[in-house]
Amino acid sequence: MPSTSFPALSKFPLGPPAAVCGSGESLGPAPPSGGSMKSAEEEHYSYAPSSISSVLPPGPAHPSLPAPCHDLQTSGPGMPAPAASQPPGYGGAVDTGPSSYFLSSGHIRPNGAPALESPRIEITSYLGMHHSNSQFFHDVEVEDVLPSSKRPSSTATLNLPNLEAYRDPSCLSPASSLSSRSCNSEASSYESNFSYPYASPQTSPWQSPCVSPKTTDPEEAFPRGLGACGLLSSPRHSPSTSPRTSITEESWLGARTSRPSSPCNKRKYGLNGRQLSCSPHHSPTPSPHSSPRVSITDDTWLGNSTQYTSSAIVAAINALTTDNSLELDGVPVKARKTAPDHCPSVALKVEPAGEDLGTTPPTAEFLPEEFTSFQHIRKGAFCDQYLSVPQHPYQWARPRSPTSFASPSLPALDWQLPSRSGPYELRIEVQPKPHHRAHYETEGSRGAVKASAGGHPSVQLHGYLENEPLTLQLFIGTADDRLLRPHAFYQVHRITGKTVSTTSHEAILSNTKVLEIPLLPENNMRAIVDCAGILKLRNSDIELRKGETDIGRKNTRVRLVFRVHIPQPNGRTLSLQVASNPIECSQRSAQELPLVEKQSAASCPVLGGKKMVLSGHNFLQDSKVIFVEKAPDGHHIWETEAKLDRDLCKPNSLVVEIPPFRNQRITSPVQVSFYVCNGKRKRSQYQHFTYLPANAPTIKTEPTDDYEPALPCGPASQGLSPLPKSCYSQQLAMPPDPGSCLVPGFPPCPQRSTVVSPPPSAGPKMHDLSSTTYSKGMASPGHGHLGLQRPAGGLLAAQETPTPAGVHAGPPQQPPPALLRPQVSAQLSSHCPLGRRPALCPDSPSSSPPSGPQEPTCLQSCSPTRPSEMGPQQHRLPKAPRSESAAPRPVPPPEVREDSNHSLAPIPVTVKREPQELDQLYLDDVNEIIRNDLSSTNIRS
DNA sequence: TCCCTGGAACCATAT
DNA sequence: TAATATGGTTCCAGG
Repeated sequence: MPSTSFPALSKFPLGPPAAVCGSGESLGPAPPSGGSMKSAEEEHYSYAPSSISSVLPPGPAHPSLPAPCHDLQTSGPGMPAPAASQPPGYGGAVDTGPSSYFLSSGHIRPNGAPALESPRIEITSYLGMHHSNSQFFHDVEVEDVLPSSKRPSSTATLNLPNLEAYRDPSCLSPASSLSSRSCNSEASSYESNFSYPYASPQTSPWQSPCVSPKTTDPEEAFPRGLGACGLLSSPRHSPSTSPRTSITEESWLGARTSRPSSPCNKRKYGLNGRQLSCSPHHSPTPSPHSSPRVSITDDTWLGNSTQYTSSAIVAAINALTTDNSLELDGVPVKARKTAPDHCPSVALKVEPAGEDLGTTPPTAEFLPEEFTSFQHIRKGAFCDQYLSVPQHPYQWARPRSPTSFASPSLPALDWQLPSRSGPYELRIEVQPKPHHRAHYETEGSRGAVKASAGGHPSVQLHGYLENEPLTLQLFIGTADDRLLRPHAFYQVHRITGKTVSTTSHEAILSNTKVLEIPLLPENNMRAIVDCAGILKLRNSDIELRKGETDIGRKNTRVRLVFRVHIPQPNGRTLSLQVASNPIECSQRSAQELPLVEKQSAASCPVLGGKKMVLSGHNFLQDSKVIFVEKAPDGHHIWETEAKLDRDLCKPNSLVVEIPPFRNQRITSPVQVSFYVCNGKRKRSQYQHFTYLPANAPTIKTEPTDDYEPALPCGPASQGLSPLPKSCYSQQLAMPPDPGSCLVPGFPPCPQRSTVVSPPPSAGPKMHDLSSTTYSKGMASPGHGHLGLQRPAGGLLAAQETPTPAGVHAGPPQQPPPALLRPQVSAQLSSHCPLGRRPALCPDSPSSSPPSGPQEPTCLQSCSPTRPSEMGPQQHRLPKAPRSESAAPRPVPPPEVREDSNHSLAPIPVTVKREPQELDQLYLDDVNEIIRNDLSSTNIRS
């Protein structure tokens, strides 16, 4: 029990927590009692995913990441890598079925049901990464992209699994309704029909078996839209139009009325209380087909990720997405209408003021040939094939802004980009408030997102010395542990009015509304974002979209994602991206869920006893602070309630006594998590915390029960993204199956194999990244992390500074960049498992200086040596169990830890695991065991 | 009058 | 299966 307080040892530097990741996610409500171990199942509830997300570690992007990124994207664990690139084994695995993929038994029960049921938000992994294309992020070469020859061809050849209409009545997924669909919604949704052609892999046979507890539909597993999911794919209105469409033109175009004055906007109920639906087509009844969406619980998430579709599909998708053309698909019909004949990936909205309307093709900004090809591609290749949208009365204006973000060559919104590269750094100078109630279409605007200290968020591009103004793009991104991508249920909403000083302009990219704000040299390339509100789309509408795999319920956390595209002398465009700290957009959540913004300590010796002050919101007199240690798979290995100094508890602060760690003999920092609990289901996101060895590191660890994951990176770490790196790395490092995947990179094991990350050595430069590398998914021996295949690109950038995004709490200290930067780390991050976005760009510390300290969490975990980590699936990957227990593996050369804290001293510890230990863990899942082993392995390292 | 906000009712879904 | 808890969405009212 925590009760015992030991004198805190100060001898150990409190540096940033070791890289552990884990934390995460959804843990079940912690029992008050301390120190007990629980099974994952017990816990839970967590809304986890969401929470998870929040925390992405902000890491500054690492320039070098590139290569890995690609891999990630393409092949991330759940993600299918492009066919070509995938290693044989990998592909095979994939094909086989998701199930086999990453999810280890743990996630899916024999019967196919998810191992754990929890109310958590299930988020499916998404393909964002499809872009196998080279351009990962920045340095996109326009030329390369543009050439129509290429695209078209690819397009033509690709048979998208699901380009079919978004809504196929027959395909309505029951699942979709699960989350929040109301009758009405259904009706409306159905009628509205989001039918855009969606190129989603959904249909693919590979869909993951993972099913959310409630839904078993295979379909669900779909990765979110291809490209960025067509989030908004707007519902197509059925002939019989439903009274209201969730996504109205207004909303998309900005023309929306504040409140639905007309009855049409409101839901109507029939006698039975259901909304009357006019549409003849849709029957409210779920189609036999399972819904495309697979719910991914925290638990399942990993597994889900696995479920990726075939590489071929992916490749196809990538091609498409890259082009952006597909993106339109997701756009709500209305939105699409607005786009006149084109299928531009980017639709610009006409400025109210009479900006130049769109008659003008977006060409201006492109080179003639580019534009031409662009158009060619779009119209010819994609649009024509898939979209047949009536012209919309609205005209689209072409972007005024200098930059040609509209360029087709720009990276898709779901691509992970670094926040800095070379001399440039895109940074969020002022973070948004952690809470911002989003408004529904049926409501009036709720104003622009504000900063905690008043005012509004601000973003600045550093290092840009040119005189040319640029355009800052802003869209609403996810805040879960997975890779950053456009949020399916939220859209940025342009705020105008007297109080808004910043001019902005709306565009639609990949079905995602993007606010474009000028970055002017005269303002030091700084923009105050006082023109961005957040629009909530009805869950039912979005979930019904074909291909949409995310669920809206409890998926109420978002991040503001900023991007800037900087033209380079060589003709290329450097794209940088930074995401804000998570923002809770639900009224209820904002009012009820405890939120930890800061924590006075990030680490403490295992003896505990130290006082830690938590500041945040919604703390109650009876709030509890639960410390949790998670296994890589997310299971709780240890859980204990910390003592609170009730007298000092205030709504905005809590004083807790750090409980002693369960294992006083750890030889290396162990990362754990804690959260504030106000009751069942009312828990804060996980915050990272690191226990430091009480003594000098011992050489040998006890084989015993102690599960000492030095790096507990639970997959879960959802919330804590910060650590991800380490986690991944860890996980990655270990082959899922010794037997199967011994060789990093190629192993039969789908998961890991795929991923190999490029050598760390890879230059930091993004440009350098070659897509090929990714595609291959080869891991460099050295670092091979595996990669997370996931595209998440975030990787790249993010990695640099891991900060627990979500966790604002992190100690202010930022990890020394240097430490983080190490190639390894970068790579690792890049590798981060798909699902988890940990490392991704998210809030890179840099991005959010103000916000807070971010902890350099991952440091330790990322051991360079571990190179081969993979992580495709993040946590889930069944790591190869290198069962160390059975036979102690050869100890890798002592690795040097990156931990900030630790001086890079090699740690020669060999951990030997007893098989017995396993018993203690969840034996039911072999994979889990493996994971454990992995963690232990990490320890060794 | 419109935009923002805060609060809360209503209801479907989850436990 | 019923009851209750949760959470999403819609409405109302005030500044």
